[in-house]
Amino acid sequence: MATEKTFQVGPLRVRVSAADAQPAPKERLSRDRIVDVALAQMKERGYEAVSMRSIAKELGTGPASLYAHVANRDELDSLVIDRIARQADLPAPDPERWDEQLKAGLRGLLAAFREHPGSARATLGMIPTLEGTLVHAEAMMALCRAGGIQDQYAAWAADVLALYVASVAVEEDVWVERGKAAAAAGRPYTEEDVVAAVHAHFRSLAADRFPILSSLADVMTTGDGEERFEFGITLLVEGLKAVSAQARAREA
Amino acid sequence: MATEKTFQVGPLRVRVSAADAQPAPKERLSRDRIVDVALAQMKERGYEAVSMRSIAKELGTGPASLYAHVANRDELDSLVIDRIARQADLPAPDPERWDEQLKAGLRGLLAAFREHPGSARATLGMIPTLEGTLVHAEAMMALCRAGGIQDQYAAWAADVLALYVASVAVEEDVWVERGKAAAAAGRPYTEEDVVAAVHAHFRSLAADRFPILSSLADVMTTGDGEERFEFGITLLVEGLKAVSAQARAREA
DNA sequence: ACCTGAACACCGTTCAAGT
DNA sequence: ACCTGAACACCGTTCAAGT
Repeated sequence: MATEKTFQVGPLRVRVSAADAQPAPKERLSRDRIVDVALAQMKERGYEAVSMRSIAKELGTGPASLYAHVANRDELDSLVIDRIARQADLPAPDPERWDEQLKAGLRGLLAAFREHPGSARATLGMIPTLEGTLVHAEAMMALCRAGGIQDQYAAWAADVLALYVASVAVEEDVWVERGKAAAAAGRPYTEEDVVAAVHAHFRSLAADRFPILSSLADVMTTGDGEERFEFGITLLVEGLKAVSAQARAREA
Repeated sequence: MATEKTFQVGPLRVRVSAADAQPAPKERLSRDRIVDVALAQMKERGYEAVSMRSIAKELGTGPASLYAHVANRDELDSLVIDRIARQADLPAPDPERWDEQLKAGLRGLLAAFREHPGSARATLGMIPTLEGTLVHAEAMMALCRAGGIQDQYAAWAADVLALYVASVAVEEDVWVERGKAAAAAGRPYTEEDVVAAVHAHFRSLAADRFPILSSLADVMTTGDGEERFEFGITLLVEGLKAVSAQARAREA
């Protein structure tokens, strides 16, 4: 099947089989190979650039072939997210510093999403049912429990925390995509450009209609993604402590 | 230009000009008319069903025509979101109950998103620059200030709060869309079906690998969207109070 | 300046046909 | 059972041509 040809490349003699040619080696397809390619493409080019077609092409076939191994794009996304969730490593709960550990887990999740830009889009609305996402949820719950958080609050908090991390990752990706589009169109679009433009816009607002925004342009545009993310997870974790303590006080 | 024809419909004589025919009356296009249609379609059929083509069709023209009034889909989305943001009515700050007012503002925003299912997708990554979104941001900031929150925290909190509301709305829409797809395929997909399935799945998990999730299946699946949303905004608002108080204590 | 039709370069998914 | 090519019903956007 694999027709072989021999080329003379400078001083080298190179033997090439048709299977080695451009599209891909012709191995058997499998769920895992499909997910491997999807994950690799997402890592390299972001969620937007990955499609049933782009995956199929890299596997040397057409998009229809994938449907023998994967129900649809939605299921494929779940499988990819599952792999990504496994990357956030999770600490053994220590009641002394459960809150810091919780935050570390969330940072790890954000880092895993960031490694595959845009992937977090697929987690919005996803109910954790696969291995990796379950492990993450279990770990978040374990940390909450180590902190003495009531079960019901821990369960809801695990959801809210994961949702917040995902939405931050999605927002970041929107900016990245906009940057790409701007770059392709030859427009300047560094982070500083955008921040400067927003700052100027806020300052230019009518002071009678927007007294706060116009006077606080500085504060509104202060802080990079990291600082804002830290603020967000701190709000949530401190809020969780407060709500939990309030409930405990009510019961006593 | 409008060629007229006269038809006999039963006992009635009907005069129809070409402009009145099926697609739409041929008024001049405008930004506002385009946004009107986009908003109406989103309200009726959700974000997924709205496209440059569907809007153009309702206006009796082709998609290319829209580009004379709107730069691209992104800009159109901004205009739509701006209109939606105006719907959340905002209270005059009362220092006695700023926190409740803040939550009410967030509930109003969620309600506005829900009236246009999926619209919240478009807000992820959007920087508020138009009227409606600015008014909302200004109001959120005013309430935080009434609560004695430091400017920097207020600014960051306004972002986090809006992001949380949007991400809840997006998640809900994912479920709605999945429900539609399931209904179209003839599968059952009520909320109870899904909750029951998830509950069963958690219960079935290996107790040694997932001791918490498997034993807390009840608690994990308790609470509807409303209850979970309330929990989320409470975490954020209580967290904001806590962080603000901590900073004040540090400075003293 | 505004509008248009046709085309470009994409999507996810289905389906009949092949092995 | 697995794979395939071709087609279906969509996208957003561009562009030359019309008024």
